[in-house]
Amino acid sequence: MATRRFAGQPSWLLTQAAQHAHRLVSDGLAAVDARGYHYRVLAALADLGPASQATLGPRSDVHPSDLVATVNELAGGELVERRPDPSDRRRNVISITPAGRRRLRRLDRRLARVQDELLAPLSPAERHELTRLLAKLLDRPAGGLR
Amino acid sequence: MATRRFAGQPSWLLTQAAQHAHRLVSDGLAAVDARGYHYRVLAALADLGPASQATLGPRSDVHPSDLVATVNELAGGELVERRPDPSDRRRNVISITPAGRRRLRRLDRRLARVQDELLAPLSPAERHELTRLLAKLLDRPAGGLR
DNA sequence: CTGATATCAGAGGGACTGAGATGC
DNA sequence: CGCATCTCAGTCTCTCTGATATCA
Repeated sequence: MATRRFAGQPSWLLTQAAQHAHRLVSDGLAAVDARGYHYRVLAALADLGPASQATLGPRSDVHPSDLVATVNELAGGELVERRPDPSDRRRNVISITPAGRRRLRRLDRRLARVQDELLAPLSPAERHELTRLLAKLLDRPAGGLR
Repeated sequence: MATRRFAGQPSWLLTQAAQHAHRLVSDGLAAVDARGYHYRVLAALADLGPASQATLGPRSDVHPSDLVATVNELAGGELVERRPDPSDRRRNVISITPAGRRRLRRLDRRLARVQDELLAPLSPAERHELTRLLAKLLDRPAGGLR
């Protein structure tokens, strides 16, 4: 439907594809009452172990400012625990609870189905190639992203 | 920096790449005091010829509701003209002006450089393949996008 | 009456900014 | 003192919803 002047440009295709992906992910998470921030924080905690918010922010790619609210929400559901760090009283130590791990497994399964749905038009080889190309596109020289 | 649990997933790579692309495009357009909506509407008008907003919306992929403001802004700069359609008084006919065409050429050149910058990490063959895969990913069966 | 068109006000989510309080 | 950490309030941009007025 979009006009030929920009319909084929990579930046346009990327934003369209990302919007599609984002819709699938958001809908998938919303169906179990979660949002992207929740998943990313739970996933980062499972990989990192207990961590301060200053560490957790970059790993989950959630802005410190939004991390506060996200951890509040997760803690409200007993999915993570926030307690002060005795060795540095500026810090909180956030850790995932058993319920949080169960939740994460559920979200992981759901998101795996979303990836399949997203990639459905592509063959396995094409899926792999797309992933590789995107990773290469993002592999910025020195300084990195943001 | 993001954790391995989602850093390699296609939906994540797509949203990251799109965010990067969006930044490049927005910055490029902002440098000449334009935004994505402006470009998309000018481009669609150049391809379509004079058109009603109802036609222009889907072609430029700008929501009807936002199209009003966008056309206002473009008309304020004499880049497009909005006049009532004598054959159907519900409609406006929007047409691009000579100044609008000059503006569009400038934006086109700028965006071409942005595509190059975006795709810099990829070889020509890879760029082509990425474009092809993204287009295929978006080529949804019947019903289409949105 | 119905449906289409344009307009307007506002919601919503995601990323970010700036300022503060506290402790190193 | 400078710096790090957490928190809070609010901005910005893009997209979309819902309602209204007008006309075919």
